Amino acid sequence: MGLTKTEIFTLEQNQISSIAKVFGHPARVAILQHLFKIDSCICGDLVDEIGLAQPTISQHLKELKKIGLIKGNITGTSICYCIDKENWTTMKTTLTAFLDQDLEDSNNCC
Amino acid sequence: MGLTKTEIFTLEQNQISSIAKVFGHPARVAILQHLFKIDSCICGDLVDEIGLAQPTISQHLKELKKIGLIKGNITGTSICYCIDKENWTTMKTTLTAFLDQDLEDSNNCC
DNA sequence: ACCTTTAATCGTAATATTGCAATATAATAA
DNA sequence: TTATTATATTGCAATATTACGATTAAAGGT
Repeated sequence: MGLTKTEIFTLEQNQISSIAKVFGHPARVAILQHLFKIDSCICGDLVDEIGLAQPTISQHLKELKKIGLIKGNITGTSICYCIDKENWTTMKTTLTAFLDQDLEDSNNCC
Repeated sequence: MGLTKTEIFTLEQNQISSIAKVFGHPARVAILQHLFKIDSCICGDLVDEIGLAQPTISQHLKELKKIGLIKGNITGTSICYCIDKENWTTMKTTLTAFLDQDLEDSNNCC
């Protein structure tokens, strides 16, 4: 096994978990925070900023790119990464809807 | 390897990723959604509701319990699970702060 | 006491993730 | 053309996750 049974879940459930999975590693959280902090985008400074090897950072960037949260621009030999604001907003809407479930009345028996 | 280097990240980054990791599986998302939907809590109906074996559901419940998002009450032979509203709110605050980073001005060069 | 029900735990197989060294690729500089 | 610089890819070892059958534990019912 080790394989998630995605087929038995709704599209929404799979979308939420896919997004959350990407946030499920501190390095990726750190990368996103850094990209937000440095207004203009930054490339391999991430390797220095975060204490992981270059291939590891590259791998994390790939996952962030795959889900569409960041995008990269080639500038000379380096690559300039930054947050994809539009997709970030869409993602936030999906995730917030999930997080705000508790707003709908509901009691608690425990 | 396969081991996350938590020590090089901030407490906040590790907290965010820990929460997100729990949401990173559709079964756990489904369980939480169901617990919200069914006002009063529900126990092993989750096994029927979601299409996974009982030990698997039990394992997912354990992770949700570990991070404090749900709690269980023993009622006879069955156990009644429900959302821990207080912890849910705290979690939401942490996660929302991360998701709302884009609100702080910031330009985009890509 | 004995069975039934419900849920947790154990053990294990299959797969995924993390991290990095080594290497490849691509663009610029000399 | 030959370096140099920056990033991606490959290959691999260590560990984690997912899933489930078998078993155990706990509570009630008969």
